[in-house]
Amino acid sequence: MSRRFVPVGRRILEQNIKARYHAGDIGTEDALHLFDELLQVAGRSSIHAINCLLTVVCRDCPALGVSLFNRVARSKVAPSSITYAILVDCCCRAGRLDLGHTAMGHIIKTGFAAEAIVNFNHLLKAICAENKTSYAMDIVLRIMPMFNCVPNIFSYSILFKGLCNEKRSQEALELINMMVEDGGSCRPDVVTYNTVIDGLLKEGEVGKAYSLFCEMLRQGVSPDAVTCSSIISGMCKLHAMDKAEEVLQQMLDRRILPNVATYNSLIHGYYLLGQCEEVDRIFKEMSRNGVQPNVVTYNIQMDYLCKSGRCAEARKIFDSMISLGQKPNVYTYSVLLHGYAMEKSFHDMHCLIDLMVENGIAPDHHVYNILISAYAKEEMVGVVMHIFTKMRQQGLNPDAVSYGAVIDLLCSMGRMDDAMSQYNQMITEGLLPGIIVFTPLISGFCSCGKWEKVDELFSEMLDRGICPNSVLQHNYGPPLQK
DNA sequence: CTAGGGTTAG
Repeated sequence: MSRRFVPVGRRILEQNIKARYHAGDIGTEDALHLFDELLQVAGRSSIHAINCLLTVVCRDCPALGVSLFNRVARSKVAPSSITYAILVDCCCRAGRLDLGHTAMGHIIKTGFAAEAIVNFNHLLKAICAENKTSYAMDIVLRIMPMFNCVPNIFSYSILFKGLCNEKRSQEALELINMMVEDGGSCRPDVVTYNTVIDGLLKEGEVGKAYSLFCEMLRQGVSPDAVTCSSIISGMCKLHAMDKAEEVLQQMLDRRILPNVATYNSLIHGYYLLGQCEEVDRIFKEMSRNGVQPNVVTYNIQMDYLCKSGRCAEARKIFDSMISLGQKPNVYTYSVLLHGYAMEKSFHDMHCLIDLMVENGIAPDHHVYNILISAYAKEEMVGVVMHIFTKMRQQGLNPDAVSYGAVIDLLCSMGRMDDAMSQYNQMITEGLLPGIIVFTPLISGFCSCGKWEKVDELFSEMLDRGICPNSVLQHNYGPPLQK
């Protein structure tokens, strides 16, 4: 293994790659060329440099990363555990969880399992992103220990974030308590507490969030700017601005510096209450503390303007964002798009979408849903269905909101058979219909007197744990007395 | 060379 036996040419190439990687100086194209060059002369010393190149390619084009890995596997260079970590990450980013699992199986066979925590963690993150946190939980609690791979604080944080995203913060809370009682090497840290406090607040469990915050202090874990921003955001959403300001004051007292996310929450909170003088005050405080507005700040401001019927002013902010040093993102476009939709400015909407595509930003679910509901309001079924098809062509599956808008439209036009086939389609796709789907369907069948369908849908709604709203109570009394 | 948290929208 002595360095002396590494041929000079290879060594120079490897050092060159590592240095350039560190300087952030390797693009995907360069990485591919360097990869070809290195693989021809590669030996056991080359794996570090290969990992650097794989990282670059993986970030930009995960599918290509997987094929490069296969070339490494066929060469005489043995992949390291880090190579496998990059591979699992590639598979997951490419949306190929199946390959991620295969890679993981390979890692276990190769005997890397014990040092493969990072690999498992990549996989856990991808599994949680598909809302399969129960499965991720099984991996952490049962499968990883089976391979002598001890889950670490990262594994738990990924799991907690997944649970919170699925509105299961209560379970995360129980697991935190288990971790504390266990007293082992894996204790909750500031990120763990932040994740679960935020999850509890988002589910409206303010009391439990506060208890956990106190528990965090008892355990000697100091809150940071993220902890405080989460709490402030929670208070703002409850319109409890005095409480939010109190937390801000406590932050300053504890010398925890508020950052742009903290101020954004406050700005959003005051806009929700229409208190523009307070917004101005926060902006001044922000700049006094040297915190620059970011793209989110401008999005919040534009959203307020659009919702107040002041799209033209929002557009001025949009047009000046680049010179303010902030590039509009997909949120920015949808905020403005929604504003135009409220004004029924269809021409502006289409120009904006063209601009967004031109600027390399792909329309997402929100963007399509804004379009769908705008045309649905105009009862333009043909256009709506066309957008639906186009959405699928772009590889985006319509979500419950998209279906809700389409079903609502079909029902309001009395096309109940079409509405039901959309409903069945959404069930087939594994989507959960909410009240926004059941309301138009039940009301629609009510108005054409198809009571057996009404009964059927009503029971199904109750089975799914959805409470009838006031519209349904008004249109359809009997089952409520059940 | 690989892994976790907070801000905005329909």
